Amino acid sequence: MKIATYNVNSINARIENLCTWLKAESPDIVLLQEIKSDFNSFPFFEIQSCGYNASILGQKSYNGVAILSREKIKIICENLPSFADKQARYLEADIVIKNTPFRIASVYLPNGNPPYNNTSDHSKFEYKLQWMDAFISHLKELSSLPQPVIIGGDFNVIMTDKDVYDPKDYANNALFRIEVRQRLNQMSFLGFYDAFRIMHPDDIGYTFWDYAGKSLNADHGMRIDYFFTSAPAVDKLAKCYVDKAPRYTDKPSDHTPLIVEFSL
DNA sequence: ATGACGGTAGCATACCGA
Repeated sequence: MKIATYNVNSINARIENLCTWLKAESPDIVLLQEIKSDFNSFPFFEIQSCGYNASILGQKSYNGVAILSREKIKIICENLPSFADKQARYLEADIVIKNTPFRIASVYLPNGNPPYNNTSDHSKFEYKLQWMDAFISHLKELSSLPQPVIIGGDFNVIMTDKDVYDPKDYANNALFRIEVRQRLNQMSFLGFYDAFRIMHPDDIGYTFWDYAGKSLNADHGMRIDYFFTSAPAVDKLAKCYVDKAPRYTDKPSDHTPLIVEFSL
């Protein structure tokens, strides 16, 4: 059983790349972020042609998350419960694979940095902290579920020095500030474990490289996409790895897929 | 300190991103 998470940076700009990749890798489930599309402009036909059902929480121009699955998707919630959000960042579903029920969530956390033209505006960072607090409250409810829970997505948080090419340069960045790292660390206290770090305690696992300049060639990346899995899923964990190939194709996303495999 | 680059809306340029 193979699940991927992929920030595509616009589903319509990426649809050819995505379909090529889906046919090559054939994951059972794909969590997408930044689809930048509402329901009416989502490429359902193309995704179906690749063999996938699609459920989306769309938004025009910005944000937007989706779940693709070969098996039936039963949506549990759109957006975080008890958090009125104008932005489409969270989609949760039940999917049964080989008689094993999974609770799945596709997550796109806010970036939190101020606009370039107004660096004293901290409202985006405050929104990020509020979003994370609502997310953690919801995790407390998910932690009591008996079935394996798999939460994947673009968390926009660099957890440790090892997860960014230049930690000093990012000390005051909204992706690396202590406030967001402390909050993401709470996931393990609640029983959701970083699948890549479990399988690769010491490896670099970058999932993002900026489009600009030499970022990709110089490997100036960061690890900001994650799978967090509950204990029943950790027991079945077989592999977790970054698939860097899509980042080298024509018209790539600035992120590349993270993949987790379970033995059922 | 800024912009490198790319996407969207919509038609010039502003906003967003990590």
